[in-house]
Amino acid sequence: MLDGTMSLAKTECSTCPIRHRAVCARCGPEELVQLDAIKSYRSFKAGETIAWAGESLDFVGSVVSGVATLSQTMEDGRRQMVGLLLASDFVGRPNRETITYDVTATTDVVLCCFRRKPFQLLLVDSPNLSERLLEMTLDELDAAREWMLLLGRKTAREKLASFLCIIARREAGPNAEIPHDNIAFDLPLTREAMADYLGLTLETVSRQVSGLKRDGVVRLEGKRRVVVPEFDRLMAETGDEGHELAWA
Amino acid sequence: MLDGTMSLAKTECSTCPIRHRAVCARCGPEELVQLDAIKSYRSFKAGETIAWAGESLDFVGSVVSGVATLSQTMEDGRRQMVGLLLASDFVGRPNRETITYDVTATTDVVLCCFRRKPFQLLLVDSPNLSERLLEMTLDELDAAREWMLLLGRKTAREKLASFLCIIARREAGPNAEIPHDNIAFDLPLTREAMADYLGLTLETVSRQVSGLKRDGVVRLEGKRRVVVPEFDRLMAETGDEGHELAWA
DNA sequence: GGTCAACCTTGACCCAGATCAAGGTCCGGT
DNA sequence: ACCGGACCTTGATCTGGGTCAAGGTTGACC
Repeated sequence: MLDGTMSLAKTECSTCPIRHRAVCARCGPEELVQLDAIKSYRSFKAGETIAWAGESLDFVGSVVSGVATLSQTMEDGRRQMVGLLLASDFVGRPNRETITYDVTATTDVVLCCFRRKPFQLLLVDSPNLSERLLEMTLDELDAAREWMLLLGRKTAREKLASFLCIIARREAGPNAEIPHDNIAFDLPLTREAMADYLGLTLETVSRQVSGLKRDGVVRLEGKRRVVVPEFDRLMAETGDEGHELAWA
Repeated sequence: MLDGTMSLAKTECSTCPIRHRAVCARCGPEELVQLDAIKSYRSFKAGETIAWAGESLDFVGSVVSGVATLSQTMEDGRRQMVGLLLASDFVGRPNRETITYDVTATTDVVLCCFRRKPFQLLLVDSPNLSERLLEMTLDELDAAREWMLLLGRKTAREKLASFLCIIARREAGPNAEIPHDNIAFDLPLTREAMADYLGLTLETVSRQVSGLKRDGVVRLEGKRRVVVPEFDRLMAETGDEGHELAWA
């Protein structure tokens, strides 16, 4: 892993697109200098595996661009995605040598990697860094719990609608925008990867996409591009209550 | 909430049963003094609701004894448990006023509560506290991801076996013991709560328990007490690979 | 020691989503 | 422009677990 395709370009933190959302969001200039000293960029092609479960990993890092996934596989091949990493999300676990999940690039991905050992030291005496990491971890835990409700209790159609909502919110509305109508975005996953996300088979995913299309909840332009004419309409299909207070 | 049943007893941290496993595990004497100043104990009866989702919560805390659950409910009543809190587990989220999930005591529970605001301040200048909280949060995230695999991909029988394994490990073998044979423990949940944990109906849970009993994987003494004659036998039913390396 | 309520079990039947199978579409390479 | 492979769709059928229904157990409280 981590050979061949890595790009060695070094970018200024000050011009970094995820500067204000990633682990480093609240670091001051001095801390950025320290991070800069232990960072390097690595690029991965769509479909490439970034790390295998059980492998030892000497870095942690942030997704600068693209989409990566975390997933688990059972011996007989059943697969469940357990993390969807978009720009600014954090990869790896400090104080742990080996990674527990397969990490895969589903689009071309650029990672900003920090050498793990020195990063752990920085974490200890940079509260700006550790506080942000705690906050991001708590957010991920909340997301995981929403995901558990989806996996345990939602119908296939609700699962699809929920997934589209999540993607629409993070991909479309440029930055934490109020979701408007006529949102358009590209699905960052194949039908099979969506199935792994949702705990379904790829056939069921395909049927549900067709169903939502047939009922006018979404339009498709090609296989991957989705247009949502009325966001509320899509939200109503998710099974989530009250059309979500947080979007007024 | 939080009235009537609360006990006001104050216990010495030095004799606290969860002293070395909870958020405060790595705090020194000075930090304990500070925590002590903002703590109070609260007791809840089995079945009591500790907090409702959406409610504002002015404390965070640790489970001292007993079992509590976090769960989400959809408008039509479908319910999914998203957290199972045993002794030493942490409740609440610093820097967030409202709780996102229903918190319920499933057995009698004692909580060691810290007033939220001062706890947040302590977190900032006590790395021993914040590092431990980060570590616990990362552990919970890992647990949530295992749980996602269970919900998304395991069969009903595998779900039951996995649940029994989790409980056996945390309830029985006193402290992080190697699981031996003839483990016995009490289920801390009703069949209905188990169903909410596993994304099943209570009837299916009941049938699967009967199935495991019929096949000699477990014995029941009454409805709640479980005896596992061979731990490996139970593990083999979980669907998890390699009978788990970590238990040699 | 009888009653009631909470909890659990089991059976019969049904259905959402899995499985099996057969194409269709799109795109990159020659 | 054709070919091959990756990806997607749709149909037919099957089945694990849900739903509905009818008791059984247990234990707290008169």
